[in-house]
Amino acid sequence: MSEKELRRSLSVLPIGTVMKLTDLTARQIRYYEEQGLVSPERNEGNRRMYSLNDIDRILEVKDFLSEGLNIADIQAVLAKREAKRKQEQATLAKSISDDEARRLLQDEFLHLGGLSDNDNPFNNPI
DNA sequence: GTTCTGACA
DNA sequence: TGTCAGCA
Repeated sequence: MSEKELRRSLSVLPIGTVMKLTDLTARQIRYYEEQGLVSPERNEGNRRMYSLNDIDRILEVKDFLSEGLNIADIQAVLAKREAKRKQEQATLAKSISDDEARRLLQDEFLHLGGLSDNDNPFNNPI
């Protein structure tokens, strides 16, 4: 996870700030959580703490709602997005392992002997 | 002062 | 959803 993503996922905003940023009431924000649409963390005093990602999601939920979608619809959209996220993550992991395999294969060839760096078939900077 | 849970209209 | 109670 990049540092940028890390910062966006830090839960540092109390519900009062979220109210101002989203123009929603505390009642509505808590209701979204009750419906599993957002999952803010809790601090030592059981106070909800939201991240910038949470803000984005809340604003999105607000939009969906104003467009006529019901809670179930939004839960479905969010679930689908999560599935896609996991799949892309899996794809990324696979490409990394392929890259690693390529590097290992390259090392193997280099150590096979007699192969100069110029003749290295893996050394082509396209 | 702010937020929390539960409850009622 | 708004609002009120009673806490922390």
